[in-house]
Amino acid sequence: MVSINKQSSKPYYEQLMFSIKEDIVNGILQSGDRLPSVREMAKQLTMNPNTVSKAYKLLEAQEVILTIQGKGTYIKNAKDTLLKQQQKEKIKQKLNDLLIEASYLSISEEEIIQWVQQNYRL
Amino acid sequence: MVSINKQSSKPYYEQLMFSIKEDIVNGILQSGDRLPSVREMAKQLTMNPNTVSKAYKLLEAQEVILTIQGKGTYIKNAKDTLLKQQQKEKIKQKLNDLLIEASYLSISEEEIIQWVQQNYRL
Amino acid sequence: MVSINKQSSKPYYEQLMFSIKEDIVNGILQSGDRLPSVREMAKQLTMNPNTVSKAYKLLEAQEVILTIQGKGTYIKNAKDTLLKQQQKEKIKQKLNDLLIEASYLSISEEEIIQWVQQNYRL
Amino acid sequence: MVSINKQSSKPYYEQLMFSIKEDIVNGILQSGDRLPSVREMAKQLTMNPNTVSKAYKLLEAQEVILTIQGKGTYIKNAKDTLLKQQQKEKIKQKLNDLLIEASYLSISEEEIIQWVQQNYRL
DNA sequence: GTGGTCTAGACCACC
DNA sequence: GTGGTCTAGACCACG
Repeated sequence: MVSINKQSSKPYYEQLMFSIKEDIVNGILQSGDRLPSVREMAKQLTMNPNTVSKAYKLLEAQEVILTIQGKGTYIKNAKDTLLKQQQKEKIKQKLNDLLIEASYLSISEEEIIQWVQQNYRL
Repeated sequence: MVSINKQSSKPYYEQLMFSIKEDIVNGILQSGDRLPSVREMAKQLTMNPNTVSKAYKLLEAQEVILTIQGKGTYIKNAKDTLLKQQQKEKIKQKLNDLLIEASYLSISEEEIIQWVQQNYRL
Repeated sequence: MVSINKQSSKPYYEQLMFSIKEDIVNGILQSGDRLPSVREMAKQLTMNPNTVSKAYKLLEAQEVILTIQGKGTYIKNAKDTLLKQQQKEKIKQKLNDLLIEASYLSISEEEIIQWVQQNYRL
Repeated sequence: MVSINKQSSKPYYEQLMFSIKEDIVNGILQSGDRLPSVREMAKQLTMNPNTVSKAYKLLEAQEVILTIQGKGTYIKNAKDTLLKQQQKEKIKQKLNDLLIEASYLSISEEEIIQWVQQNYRL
């Protein structure tokens, strides 16, 4: 399911992180599932193993996955840790920035809420 | 009103663009108002004129301001051009990305909508 | 008593070594006691015999256990050999590193000593 | 002041992180001070810029330093954030592991406390 | 086989 | 000049 858009301006490693989170939210990846190895994933996406490794490391720092030396990397339980609380705050800050941009473009509050309702998935 | 946070990890030119848009939304800057010159603005914010110039150029490309050679730069009318439509699409894409992140962190739809209602300003 | 946490990021062989030492300190294992064979231990812990073997070899190098070909492996007397002196030095170096980290985090000397007093077991 | 021991088994990037923290504790580096650029530091220590970059990134994640695109990296205030609280817990866990090792080697509680008192610096 | 560390060198964005 | 991203490829530790 994981895929990368090489035309995008977003860094590969960020796209990969995002894509994995998306799959978790959609239930495609579940707690305990094993991710493809760094090399395997790199092969699938035709990118450098170091870049995949970077994404995996960052996801581990975010407590999204767990990697065990010589064994592989696994999806973690989404427990509500302190770290996650901090990440929530960051999301809210980003949303706030978006709201400013939106109101400059005369996007109404109703339009945004409607958008949220149409695209929110859990 | 325009201000820059030199401690932030966000690039200066982006902060400046954002700050100007914010002032427009809040009515501090209005259509036809004259912005300080590049050099003047750079002096006020103690930053490099090149950086201010970059922000102005990008804002002009976004049709937010208008620069007239030898006269100065002015706030433009916020007409709903095709360009603005494209910018709207970008905002919506960003919002979509945020929603994935949010749902991964178990932030509910209601919580997001509530947040929008509390922080939206026009 | 010996147990391995397969979720831990620490290598299995290290966990096993640590666990055996812990049991010796707590008197669960005593000088002369026979350890399970490599294969038996591997079975109990559902891990690869090579990994158990590695742990045993390293413990033997540290003069913690003694392997007699065809007989089995036994807990050794904890004599204060030159080797143990070297290991002491390593511990002290590690403690020193911890102290730097601790003082960076503003953990007071008193707090550390209190911690040592609460958790030291012999 | 920063230095790396290429003979050590510890990764360079870890040694560098450690060395910088040590300098902060000793007052050699202070809040607001600018660190040598990635390339400059790499040159001084005759190591690869990527390795220095890795150390800087990790220190930034630990909120020890602040790096600004195109400007440089600076020592941060040592505020007592949630993150630091979590780091404290990790330190205490490591200390606990050391205590087990120590007691196996018959290092007495008094000896450890004495060692702490002699080597603690703030 | 797995991931972790390190190097060398390229290209880009920001100031 | 600064740091950020990405590639290619080497060597090591773990299971």
